[in-house]
Amino acid sequence: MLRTNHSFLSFTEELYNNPAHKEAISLKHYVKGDLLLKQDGRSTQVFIVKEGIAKCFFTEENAKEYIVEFLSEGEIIGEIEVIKNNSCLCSVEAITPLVAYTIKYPFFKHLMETNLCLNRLLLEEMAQRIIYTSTRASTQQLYTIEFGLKKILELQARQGLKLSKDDLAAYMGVTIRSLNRALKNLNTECPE
Amino acid sequence: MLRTNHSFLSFTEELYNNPAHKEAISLKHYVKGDLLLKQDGRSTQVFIVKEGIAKCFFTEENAKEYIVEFLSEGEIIGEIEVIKNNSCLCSVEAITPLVAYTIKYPFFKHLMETNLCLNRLLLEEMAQRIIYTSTRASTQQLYTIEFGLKKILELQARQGLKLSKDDLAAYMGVTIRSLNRALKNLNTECPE
DNA sequence: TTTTGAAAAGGACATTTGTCCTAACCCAGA
DNA sequence: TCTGGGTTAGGACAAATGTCCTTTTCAAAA
Repeated sequence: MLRTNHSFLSFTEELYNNPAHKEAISLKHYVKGDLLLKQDGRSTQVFIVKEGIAKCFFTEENAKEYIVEFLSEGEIIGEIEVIKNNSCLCSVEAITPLVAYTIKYPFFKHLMETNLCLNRLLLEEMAQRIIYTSTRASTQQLYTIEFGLKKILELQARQGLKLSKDDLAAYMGVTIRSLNRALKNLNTECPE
Repeated sequence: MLRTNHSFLSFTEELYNNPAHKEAISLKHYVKGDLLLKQDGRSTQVFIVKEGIAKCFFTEENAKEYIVEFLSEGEIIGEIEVIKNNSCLCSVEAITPLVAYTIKYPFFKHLMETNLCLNRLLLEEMAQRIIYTSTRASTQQLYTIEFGLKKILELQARQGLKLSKDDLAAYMGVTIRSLNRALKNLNTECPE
């Protein structure tokens, strides 16, 4: 649930350290709550997270929020938009202080057209996201909340990820009330 | 819900028509029910659909089935597996008679390492799948079955896609019973 | 320490969805 | 045409989830 990609981070840092790209790549700092992308907005850059965590989420017409994933070191943000030349699919918000490299569209497009190494990194990253997203859609649809919650709590503990209850519920696509219920059930079943 | 990609099909046909690639690319025919990929199995080729429709689905441990998408002309199958060097994420089954180009792994890998045009096509295709899959996960989680069903029926009509009730239910990630109920509700609400 | 207001948790009820089983339907073969 | 078997639809009840509102908790300010 907390995704990272260290190869992509190394690749980006090498680019950043090359003075030839000073114009196109920079390192920016964000505070918790800052929006990197706004759903339906237009972006002019892609981000690669250096430190911190961002959540990537949809806001549906009924005002409900659905969190697609949590992105951390080395994860790219805004690649879909530049590849498809679309406005933003979803919003991305820092949920911790966050440091990210930003790459301006023209340079990123240039790299996509010439750099096989970047292409490879993108393909691997996107393949991973498809695996992750489709697997999660399937299990979320086909199992109970409680079952899903147990899995998520294990993962969360293993990754040392701290989430607000609101975010946890939005990640599971359920209401806070249902989350509380499932939490209580888990505790009475396996009290420790 | 019925995905196609005509640029990818053209690209593949050009490769196929080049005699230099006779060994690596072939055209194969399948009948309804044939499995192109089997979940957790190993594949040695990627497929590009020339004609017909395949469904791409997970079988969960509780034996329930979840259909991720329906693939038609120009859609690639098995690209995740070759990119990540993984066993199959899900099963892919022809639901109509189907004709597909198959490309052997070594040649496809070679293309990925050398051909920017293929890379571009793959990036666009995978971006589209991420858009599609994550959007659907969100709406499926956050709206009622009936709302989802209405949208799907409209789409289905527009695309002229014929689905069995079983497949429709598996696509929505619900039981047949719930699907029948939603269907009946829609009819009583807007009888025509 | 006490008060108070906001946030979090939980009770009660309604709605949705799933499970299980029976009823209706539909056709191939007698 | 009638019959039997299998497939599809739907009834009845149970479980899961959402909505709405009250209670509890907690911490900041008095």
